[in-house]
Amino acid sequence: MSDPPATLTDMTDRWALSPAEDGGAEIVPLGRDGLPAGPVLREPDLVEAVRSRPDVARWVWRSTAEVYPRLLAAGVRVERCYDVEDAETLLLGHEGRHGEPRSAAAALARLRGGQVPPDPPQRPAAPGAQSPLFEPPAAHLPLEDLLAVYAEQQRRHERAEHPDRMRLLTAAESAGMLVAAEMNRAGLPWRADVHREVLHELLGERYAGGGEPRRLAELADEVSAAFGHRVRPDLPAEVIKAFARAGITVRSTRRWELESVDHPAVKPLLEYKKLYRIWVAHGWSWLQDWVREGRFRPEFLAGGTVTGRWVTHGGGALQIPRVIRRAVVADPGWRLVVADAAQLEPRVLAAISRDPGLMEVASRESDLYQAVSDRVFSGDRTRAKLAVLGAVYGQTSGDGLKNLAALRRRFPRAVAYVDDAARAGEEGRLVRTWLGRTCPPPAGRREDADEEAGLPQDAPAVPPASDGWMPGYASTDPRARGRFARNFVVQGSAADWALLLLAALRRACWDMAAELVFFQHDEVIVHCPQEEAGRVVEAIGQAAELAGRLTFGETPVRFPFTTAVVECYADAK
DNA sequence: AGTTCGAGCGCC
DNA sequence: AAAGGGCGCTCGAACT
Repeated sequence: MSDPPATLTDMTDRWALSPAEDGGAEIVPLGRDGLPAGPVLREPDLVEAVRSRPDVARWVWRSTAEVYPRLLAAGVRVERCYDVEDAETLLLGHEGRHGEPRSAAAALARLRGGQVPPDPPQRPAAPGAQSPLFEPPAAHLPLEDLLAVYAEQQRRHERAEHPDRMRLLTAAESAGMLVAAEMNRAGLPWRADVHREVLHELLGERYAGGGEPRRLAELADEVSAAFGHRVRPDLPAEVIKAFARAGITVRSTRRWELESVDHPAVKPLLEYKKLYRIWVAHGWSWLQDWVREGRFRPEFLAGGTVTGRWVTHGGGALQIPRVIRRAVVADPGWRLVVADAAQLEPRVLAAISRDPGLMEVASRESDLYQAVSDRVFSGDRTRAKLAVLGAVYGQTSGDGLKNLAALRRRFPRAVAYVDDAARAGEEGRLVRTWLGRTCPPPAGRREDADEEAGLPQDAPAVPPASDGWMPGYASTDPRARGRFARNFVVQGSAADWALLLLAALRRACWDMAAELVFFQHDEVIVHCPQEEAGRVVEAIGQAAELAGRLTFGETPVRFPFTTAVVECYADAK
């Protein structure tokens, strides 16, 4: 590719922008040092200020969510941006200061020594309603204040453990925010009529009054008949009691536990649970709530999780059941290019650990688990996959441990890499992805939190014995934290790579009609005219290799995609 | 009436 | 075969 590594972070043709309350903006060109290289201009119209400067390579602004939807609504795209508040979040994390307010106003107060304002409360996900595409306006931030925070952030990048990687991380996540805003606007092509067909096939007729559809009612009757009395299959407590009356002890009604139970109610019960799930989470009311004018419009949020994976708000966009994917259909004359990174996590582990054996295996485009099994497990691909995933997820029992030992003999550096991360997590030390995204320290480490909240000091902040079902990073159980940290370095570094992939793919599609419409961790969907599909496929392959080089440096590791050009998402696999 | 929580399961 | 990492979403039950 002609795209040299420097372009993602270089300092040329940068302008800063701060929206004014009247729809205008203050803007100023920046020099290579990041400082103003000219007078501040007061523009009456923010959109026109950007539209009339197509040569600006990067816009520095407080918040992409504040500015970019307005530009897109007016048909204006920008090449790159630098999102100051996103960078603040990443830099605070890297500095081990996760809990501190992340707003530009807070950053400014820290810089000037003023009172640091707390962050506004997170918007509660409005259930059943489309969340607004436009962020509620924050208090106006004068351009000179934005520039002061930006300049300080430049210095903080220099103090990072790997300044070049940290610069790449903030640049890449800003690019991700542009992609997310564009995907939010494009929406995923969705055929409501096909969706209804699928629902009818699976669930049968709907009855008036909003009760269960026919098939669910039948299955509920079968369950009751098998128990010999009325049992509502959607109430776990009732099901557990019914099994107890039949002389069978189950701890829960989870599928994997019921599967080993020998009772005539199990089969219809499991079928009920599967269909019930589709009915409540992706049924007719979902369609009503989330699909408009042939598009499903979830709100993608780049970097919404601790590991850097994206989240979505609305409609459970990252959990669309496979059967429902039949409703994702390209527009007439258009195609979906569905691309899935093959065995991404072990390839990432090879790249970050620099394990010679694993890099050699990952240097081929062919099935990585097969290659591992040929070397370690005499051709048993299933065992190889379990061993690798066990190493990444922190498996603690069962055959996985035996397989892990075999893996360790053959790929010692790779296993040592995740073992080291796990130990660091257990000991409460900071753990970072390859580019420098940093896992929060345990909750107990934030000593100042209680004082700020004014809690009585004699009350224990957290019951130490059991901390319920907290996520791993927040848990006070060292083993849970170890498992989290082990996974964090791999999953998070994969998320680093994915940001660079999206940025490269967006650039490659810049002059096409093709649109990125979906992204799910290691899978991307591009919606494009049929005649562009070949170019898009090519672009994905090149973007993947470029992302690998930019993220991890020169390694032999390849990042192949399995790509399908289809009219319907369900036909991709 | 509204909010929180646990259970369960969808995706990776 | 066994049940680990990250999420979002929905329900009913249990609370304020």
